[in-house]
Amino acid sequence: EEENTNPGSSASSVTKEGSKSINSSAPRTRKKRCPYSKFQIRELEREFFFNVYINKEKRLQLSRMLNLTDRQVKIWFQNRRMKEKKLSRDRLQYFSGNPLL
Amino acid sequence: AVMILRSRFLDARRKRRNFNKQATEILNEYFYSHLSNPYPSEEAKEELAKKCGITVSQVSNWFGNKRIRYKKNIGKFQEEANIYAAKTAVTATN
DNA sequence: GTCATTTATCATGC
DNA sequence: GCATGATAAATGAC
Repeated sequence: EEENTNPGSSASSVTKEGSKSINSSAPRTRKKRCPYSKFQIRELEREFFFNVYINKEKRLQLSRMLNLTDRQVKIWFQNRRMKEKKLSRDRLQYFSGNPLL
Repeated sequence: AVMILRSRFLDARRKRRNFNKQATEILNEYFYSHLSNPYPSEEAKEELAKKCGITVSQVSNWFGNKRIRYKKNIGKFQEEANIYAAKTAVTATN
Protein backbone atom coordinates (compact mmCIF):
# COMPACT_ATOMS: atom_id res chain seq x y z
CA GLU A 1 0.00 0.00 0.00
CA GLU A 2 2.69 2.43 -0.88
CA GLU A 3 4.02 4.27 -3.83
CA ASN A 4 5.68 3.05 -6.92
CA THR A 5 9.38 2.70 -7.08
CA ASN A 6 9.33 3.64 -10.70
CA PRO A 7 12.30 2.14 -12.47
CA GLY A 8 11.84 4.57 -15.32
CA SER A 9 12.98 7.52 -13.29
CA SER A 10 16.07 5.77 -12.03
CA ALA A 11 17.57 5.40 -15.46
CA SER A 12 18.92 8.26 -17.49
CA SER A 13 16.51 11.14 -17.83
CA VAL A 14 13.48 9.63 -19.47
CA THR A 15 10.83 12.11 -18.49
CA LYS A 16 8.24 10.76 -20.89
CA GLU A 17 8.11 7.81 -23.21
CA GLY A 18 7.83 10.23 -26.07
CA SER A 19 11.41 11.36 -25.69
CA LYS A 20 13.69 9.35 -27.91
CA SER A 21 17.39 8.96 -27.61
CA ILE A 22 19.67 10.14 -30.34
CA ASN A 23 20.33 6.55 -31.18
CA SER A 24 17.54 5.65 -33.57
CA SER A 25 18.25 1.92 -33.75
CA ALA A 26 18.36 1.35 -30.01
CA PRO A 27 16.98 -2.06 -28.96
CA ARG A 28 15.09 -0.20 -26.25
CA THR A 29 14.90 -2.78 -23.49
CA ARG A 30 11.41 -3.81 -22.50
CA LYS A 31 10.09 -2.05 -19.44
CA LYS A 32 9.99 -4.33 -16.46
CA ARG A 33 6.47 -5.18 -15.33
CA CYS A 34 5.73 -3.47 -12.06
CA PRO A 35 2.47 -4.30 -10.25
CA TYR A 36 0.45 -1.27 -9.24
CA SER A 37 -0.43 -0.45 -5.66
CA LYS A 38 -3.86 -0.95 -4.13
CA PHE A 39 -4.41 2.78 -4.16
CA GLN A 40 -3.56 3.05 -7.84
CA ILE A 41 -5.86 0.17 -8.70
CA ARG A 42 -8.71 1.63 -6.66
CA GLU A 43 -8.54 4.96 -8.43
CA LEU A 44 -8.20 3.39 -11.86
CA GLU A 45 -11.17 1.11 -11.18
CA ARG A 46 -13.19 4.04 -9.91
CA GLU A 47 -12.68 5.91 -13.14
CA PHE A 48 -13.29 2.79 -15.18
CA PHE A 49 -16.65 2.41 -13.49
CA PHE A 50 -17.74 5.84 -14.72
CA ASN A 51 -16.49 5.43 -18.25
CA VAL A 52 -14.79 2.50 -19.87
CA TYR A 53 -13.12 4.88 -22.29
CA ILE A 54 -11.09 7.64 -20.68
CA ASN A 55 -10.44 10.93 -22.40
CA LYS A 56 -7.09 12.64 -22.67
CA GLU A 57 -7.87 15.20 -20.01
CA LYS A 58 -8.81 12.76 -17.26
CA ARG A 59 -5.97 10.53 -18.33
CA LEU A 60 -3.41 13.24 -17.68
CA GLN A 61 -5.07 14.07 -14.38
CA LEU A 62 -5.07 10.45 -13.27
CA SER A 63 -1.51 9.86 -14.35
CA ARG A 64 -0.33 12.79 -12.25
CA MET A 65 -2.35 11.74 -9.23
CA LEU A 66 -1.13 8.15 -9.35
CA ASN A 67 2.44 8.88 -10.40
CA LEU A 68 2.02 6.94 -13.62
CA THR A 69 2.74 7.92 -17.19
CA ASP A 70 0.01 8.70 -19.71
CA ARG A 71 0.93 5.60 -21.61
CA GLN A 72 0.57 3.45 -18.50
CA VAL A 73 -2.91 4.76 -17.80
CA LYS A 74 -3.91 4.35 -21.42
CA ILE A 75 -2.65 0.78 -21.53
CA TRP A 76 -4.28 0.00 -18.20
CA PHE A 77 -7.67 0.96 -19.63
CA GLN A 78 -7.03 -1.13 -22.72
CA ASN A 79 -6.13 -4.17 -20.65
CA ARG A 80 -9.04 -3.52 -18.32
CA ARG A 81 -11.49 -3.51 -21.21
CA MET A 82 -10.06 -6.83 -22.39
CA LYS A 83 -10.44 -8.20 -18.89
CA GLU A 84 -14.05 -7.10 -18.77
CA LYS A 85 -14.72 -8.81 -22.06
CA LYS A 86 -13.16 -12.03 -20.81
CA LEU A 87 -15.16 -11.87 -17.59
CA SER A 88 -18.33 -11.54 -19.63
CA ARG A 89 -17.38 -14.55 -21.73
CA ASP A 90 -16.58 -16.63 -18.67
CA ARG A 91 -19.78 -15.58 -16.94
CA LEU A 92 -21.84 -16.49 -19.98
CA GLN A 93 -20.13 -19.85 -20.29
CA TYR A 94 -20.48 -20.61 -16.62
CA PHE A 95 -24.13 -19.72 -16.25
CA SER A 96 -25.22 -21.16 -19.56
CA GLY A 97 -26.38 -24.72 -19.32
CA ASN A 98 -26.72 -24.47 -15.59
CA PRO A 99 -29.84 -26.38 -14.49
CA LEU A 100 -30.21 -24.28 -11.36
CA LEU A 101 -31.13 -21.26 -13.44
CA ALA B 1 -29.58 -18.88 -5.33
CA VAL B 2 -28.11 -16.50 -7.86
CA MET B 3 -25.78 -15.11 -5.26
CA ILE B 4 -24.56 -18.58 -4.41
CA LEU B 5 -23.81 -19.28 -8.04
CA ARG B 6 -22.11 -15.92 -8.37
CA SER B 7 -19.78 -16.58 -5.46
CA ARG B 8 -19.14 -20.07 -6.73
CA PHE B 9 -18.19 -18.62 -10.10
CA LEU B 10 -15.79 -16.16 -8.51
CA ASP B 11 -14.13 -18.87 -6.45
CA ALA B 12 -13.87 -21.22 -9.40
CA ARG B 13 -12.14 -18.49 -11.36
CA ARG B 14 -9.55 -17.90 -8.68
CA LYS B 15 -8.83 -21.47 -7.66
CA ARG B 16 -6.25 -23.30 -9.70
CA ARG B 17 -6.56 -26.98 -10.49
CA ASN B 18 -4.05 -29.05 -12.43
CA PHE B 19 -5.19 -30.54 -15.70
CA ASN B 20 -5.58 -34.28 -15.86
CA LYS B 21 -2.72 -36.30 -17.29
CA GLN B 22 -4.48 -37.00 -20.55
CA ALA B 23 -5.03 -33.32 -21.28
CA THR B 24 -1.40 -32.54 -20.53
CA GLU B 25 -0.37 -35.35 -22.86
CA ILE B 26 -2.41 -33.90 -25.70
CA LEU B 27 -1.06 -30.40 -25.17
CA ASN B 28 2.55 -31.55 -24.92
CA GLU B 29 2.13 -33.70 -28.00
CA TYR B 30 1.03 -30.70 -30.00
CA PHE B 31 3.71 -28.45 -28.52
CA TYR B 32 6.66 -30.72 -29.23
CA SER B 33 5.43 -31.69 -32.66
CA HIS B 34 5.23 -27.99 -33.56
CA LEU B 35 8.33 -26.89 -31.73
CA SER B 36 9.48 -24.71 -34.62
CA ASN B 37 6.24 -22.76 -34.48
CA PRO B 38 4.28 -23.56 -31.32
CA TYR B 39 1.45 -21.15 -32.11
CA PRO B 40 -1.80 -23.05 -32.69
CA SER B 41 -4.44 -21.29 -34.74
CA GLU B 42 -7.77 -20.36 -33.26
CA GLU B 43 -9.30 -23.45 -34.82
CA ALA B 44 -6.53 -25.64 -33.48
CA LYS B 45 -7.04 -24.13 -30.03
CA GLU B 46 -10.73 -24.96 -30.14
CA GLU B 47 -10.00 -28.51 -31.15
CA LEU B 48 -7.40 -28.91 -28.42
CA ALA B 49 -9.79 -27.41 -25.89
CA LYS B 50 -12.47 -29.90 -26.89
CA LYS B 51 -10.14 -32.87 -26.73
CA CYS B 52 -8.71 -31.78 -23.39
CA GLY B 53 -12.00 -30.81 -21.81
CA ILE B 54 -10.83 -27.27 -21.04
CA THR B 55 -11.60 -23.81 -22.37
CA VAL B 56 -9.86 -22.04 -25.25
CA SER B 57 -8.51 -19.49 -22.79
CA GLN B 58 -6.94 -22.28 -20.79
CA VAL B 59 -5.31 -23.61 -23.93
CA SER B 60 -3.91 -20.15 -24.64
CA ASN B 61 -2.64 -19.87 -21.07
CA TRP B 62 -0.99 -23.26 -21.30
CA PHE B 63 0.84 -22.46 -24.53
CA GLY B 64 1.87 -19.04 -23.26
CA ASN B 65 3.34 -20.51 -20.11
CA LYS B 66 4.88 -23.44 -21.98
CA ARG B 67 6.58 -21.30 -24.61
CA ILE B 68 8.30 -18.95 -22.20
CA ARG B 69 9.21 -21.60 -19.66
CA TYR B 70 10.63 -23.79 -22.39
CA LYS B 71 12.59 -20.93 -23.90
CA LYS B 72 13.88 -19.88 -20.51
CA ASN B 73 15.29 -23.30 -19.73
CA ILE B 74 15.45 -25.64 -22.68
CA GLY B 75 17.70 -28.05 -20.84
CA LYS B 76 15.10 -28.74 -18.20
CA PHE B 77 12.60 -29.83 -20.84
CA GLN B 78 15.04 -31.88 -22.92
CA GLU B 79 13.98 -35.19 -21.46
CA GLU B 80 10.33 -34.34 -21.92
CA ALA B 81 11.00 -33.24 -25.49
CA ASN B 82 12.69 -36.55 -26.28
CA ILE B 83 9.79 -38.51 -24.87
CA TYR B 84 7.20 -36.79 -27.03
CA ALA B 85 9.49 -36.80 -30.05
CA ALA B 86 9.76 -40.58 -29.75
CA LYS B 87 6.03 -40.84 -29.19
CA THR B 88 5.15 -38.95 -32.34
CA ALA B 89 7.77 -40.94 -34.25
CA VAL B 90 6.10 -44.17 -33.22
CA THR B 91 2.67 -42.97 -34.22
CA ALA B 92 4.08 -41.78 -37.53
CA THR B 93 5.43 -45.22 -38.36
CA ASN B 94 2.08 -46.89 -37.60
C1' DG C 1 -9.02 1.37 -30.87
C1' DT C 2 -8.79 -4.46 -30.43
C1' DC C 3 -6.21 -8.40 -29.43
C1' DA C 4 -2.70 -12.09 -29.37
C1' DT C 5 1.52 -12.10 -27.34
C1' DT C 6 5.52 -11.73 -23.74
C1' DT C 7 7.08 -11.37 -19.15
C1' DA C 8 6.86 -11.23 -14.30
C1' DT C 9 4.04 -12.08 -10.45
C1' DC C 10 0.48 -14.21 -7.89
C1' DA C 11 -1.87 -18.24 -5.91
C1' DT C 12 -2.38 -22.83 -5.36
C1' DG C 13 -1.16 -27.98 -5.56
C1' DC C 14 1.58 -31.41 -3.82
C1' DG D 1 10.30 -26.09 -2.25
C1' DC D 2 9.25 -25.88 -6.85
C1' DA D 3 5.62 -27.08 -10.62
C1' DT D 4 1.72 -25.21 -12.61
C1' DG D 5 -2.34 -22.52 -13.98
C1' DA D 6 -4.16 -17.77 -13.95
C1' DT D 7 -3.65 -12.97 -13.84
C1' DA D 8 -1.41 -8.35 -14.22
C1' DA D 9 1.84 -4.87 -16.93
C1' DA D 10 3.80 -4.05 -21.33
C1' DT D 11 4.63 -4.61 -26.38
C1' DG D 12 3.48 -4.96 -31.14
C1' DA D 13 0.65 -6.27 -35.16
C1' DC D 14 -3.12 -4.45 -37.62
